[in-house]
Parts: sequence; structure tokens; C-alpha cells
Amino acid sequence: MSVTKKVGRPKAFDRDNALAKATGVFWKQGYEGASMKLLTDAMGINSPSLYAEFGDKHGLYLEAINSYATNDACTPLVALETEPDITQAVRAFFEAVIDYSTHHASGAKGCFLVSCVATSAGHVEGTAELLRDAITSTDSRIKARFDHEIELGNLPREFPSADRAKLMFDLRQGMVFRARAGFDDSDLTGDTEKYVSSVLAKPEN
Amino acid sequence: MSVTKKVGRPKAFDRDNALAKATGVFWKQGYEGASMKLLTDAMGINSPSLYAEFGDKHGLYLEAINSYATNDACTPLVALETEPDITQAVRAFFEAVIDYSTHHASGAKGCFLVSCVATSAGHVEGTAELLRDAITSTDSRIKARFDHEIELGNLPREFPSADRAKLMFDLRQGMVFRARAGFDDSDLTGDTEKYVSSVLAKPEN
DNA sequence: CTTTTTTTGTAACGCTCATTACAAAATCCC
DNA sequence: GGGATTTTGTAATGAGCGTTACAAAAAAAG
Repeated sequence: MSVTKKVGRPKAFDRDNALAKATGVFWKQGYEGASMKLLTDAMGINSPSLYAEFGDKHGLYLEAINSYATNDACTPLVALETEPDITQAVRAFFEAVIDYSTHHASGAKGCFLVSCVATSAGHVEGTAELLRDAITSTDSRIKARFDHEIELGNLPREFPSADRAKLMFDLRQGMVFRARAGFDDSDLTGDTEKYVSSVLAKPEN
Repeated sequence: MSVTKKVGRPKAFDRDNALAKATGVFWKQGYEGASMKLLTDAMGINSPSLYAEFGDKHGLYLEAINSYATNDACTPLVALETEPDITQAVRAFFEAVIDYSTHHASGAKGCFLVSCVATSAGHVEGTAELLRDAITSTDSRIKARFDHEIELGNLPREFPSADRAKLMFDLRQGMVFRARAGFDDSDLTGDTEKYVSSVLAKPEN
């Protein structure tokens, strides 16, 4: 609670800022491609400080994943959950995705989880599990918003909320993949309206 | 044409097989994570042979990308293009995607382009361009199949073939992302039918 | 059988990697 | 101000990286 002054020499860096900078490096370079030199340079600290604060490179990576999953990766979800009108909400979700996958402050393109962590899921311990958690929790948060709208009568009773949640999230992976490959926001925004329609389309049959 | 005998000591390995094995290592480990030791062990050759045949690690990587893009990554497209009925064709596309993203012979999960090459697009020369080529060419091959069905009268005149092609391909990225995270074919096949419906749904208004 | 050509396996190259030992520096406590 | 405590920056560690030099081996050509 209190900002208790601690004995000893004070830290010369901000933890959250250093972690954000490290995330940017991982995002651009991948896990193995992010060397200690690149990391410490971006974070503005020396390696002993990094080790004292995060354990080692692997620990830093896991923290970066958690930090990203609860910050950047959540802004589209927050947009989806706060926008009152459901069509506007879905639109806002995709717009937020396009925004940070093409214009993130770090300069990295695409999505950190899809374009970097997914690669390490093949061989870096602990990452596949974090990825699965992120996927299932996102699926269910989207579904929850749809269910809420069904309750309100803004979506038909038979609206397949779970299926459409996965569809919506899977479409997102395609968009961030395009962003990673170098397509910019003007290339992606053209698809948004069609994707919104498909996500909210009345179930056939 | 002719299998002209060449002077000198004959090669002791098969080029295509070695390249396929290398692709599997890159797919699992990522570009930097795929060390020369892992590569040469999997390929069954020593590093001088690798350098003589592929130039260097970077050259091998680019060849692996091209090889994958014209082989594994194409089987869903071939399925889409050869299956006579359009609904069956779209279904076969997704089934082929699920098949190799969860059961590839190399043991790697997901899609090489999405789960590995996309990461290197951030920093490995020449990869972003290959990725963009793969995306645009896939978009247009899917669209071509839809256009063909419009001609035949099996899809309505106003069917938005270009939009649905991108939607279909973007949905695929979501599926292979799930596969990479560790979801298996039984988790993914449940979504297929809904995705087929969304891809082929009658355009609203 | 000798020469020429090409690929082989071994062993080395310099470099960069992640990690850490250590002493100087900066703060709080008494 | 002196001692305790924590972080700092420097510099070193051994291991592993991608790459290559080189000589032995295996084939065809003369």
C-alpha cells in the first residue's frame, strides 16, 4: 500500500517501462532473435539489473507475454465490451486490432502472441500454455458479450454465440498476420465492414 | 532431361529430402532457434555439404519457405480447386488445413508461414516479401474458385468473391494459430462446418 | 593407373551468446 | 558520520553460434 522507502541504492529504471521495451524487442525479433544486447539497450539497463529484476531471459519473456496479454491484447476486448451498440462494438474491436497491429508504439507489426509467442510455443517452455489460456479466455469474453446482447434482445435467441466468438477471434488472427507481412491499416480497414457483417449475420437455416 | 552422370564424388544425400527436414526444424524452432547443429543432424549431412548446396543458413531458410509455399501450404488450395461441389470444396480446404497443422510428418504444429516465417518478417531479410506474395496469391486463387462457381450459377451473381476469399483465408490463420498453441484436430473440426457456412453465406442486403 | 573433379568428414575459426563475479556508488538507519 | 543494504556499471566467464580450410575419399575421363 504505502510507498515504503527501502534501504539501499534506489533503482534507476522503471520496471513497467523496461518490461514494455523488452516486449517490443521480443515482438520484433522473436525470442532467440532478441539478444541480451538488444534487450538491455532498449530497456536502458545493464544485464545484472535485468537478472536481478526478472530472473533471466526466459523469465523476462514470460513476464512480457503476461504483460502484453493483459494490456495491448486487451484493448480490442475492452472496446468490444464498452461500446453500447453491438455492431459498433464488433467494429471497434476490429479497429483496435488494426490500430495496434499496424501502429504500435514499439514499431513492431502484427500481434506479439501470433507473430512471436506462437513460434516459441514449439520449443520454449511455458509458452504454449500461456497461449492456450489467452485463446480460451478471449473466446469466452467475446461470447459473454454476445450472450449479453441475446439477453437484451438485440441478437436473436438462436444466435450461436460461442461459434461466432471463435469466428471473430480467428478472423482477427488473419488480420494481424497480414499486418505482420507488411500490409498497412488502409489495406485492412477495407475488410472490417464485411467481417462485422459475417460475425453478426443471422444464423442460416 | 537426361540423368547425365557427373564427374567427381557423388552426393550422398537427396536434396529435396534434406530441404524437407530442414523445413521441419525451422517450423518447430523458428529461424534463430534452428541451430546449424539441429539442422545438419535432421538433414543427415555435415555443414560443408549444407553450405555447398544452399549457400548459407539464410539461403536454406528462403528455399525452405518457397518449398513449403509450393507444397504443404498448397494442399488445401488444391483440395479447394479440385472438389466439384463448392460446399464440399470449402470444407475440404479447412479439413486439409486442420490435417497438416495438427499431424504434419515433421511433428511441427500450426503453419510454417504463420508460426515461424511471420516472426522472421520482423527482422530476417527477404521474408516479409515472400509472405506478402503467399498471401496475395492465395487470396486470388480462392477468389478464382468462387468466381468460377458464380459463372456456373452455383453462387449468386452478387456473391462478394474477393471479400469471402480473404475471410476464408483469415479464418484459416485462426485455425492454425490454435493448432500451434496445442489444440488438436478434434478441437478444430468442430468449427469447420460453421466456418463453411459463413464463407458461403448469402450476402445480406 | 593416373589425373581431374566433386563431395565428404574433421576440426578449427572468430564471434556473439546468456550469465555472473566484483567493486564502486547511492540510499536509509542509527 | 558510520554501518548496513541494495543497485549500479565493468568486465569476465565458458558455451555455442554460423562459417570455412583442408585433406581424404569417391567417382569419371584419358
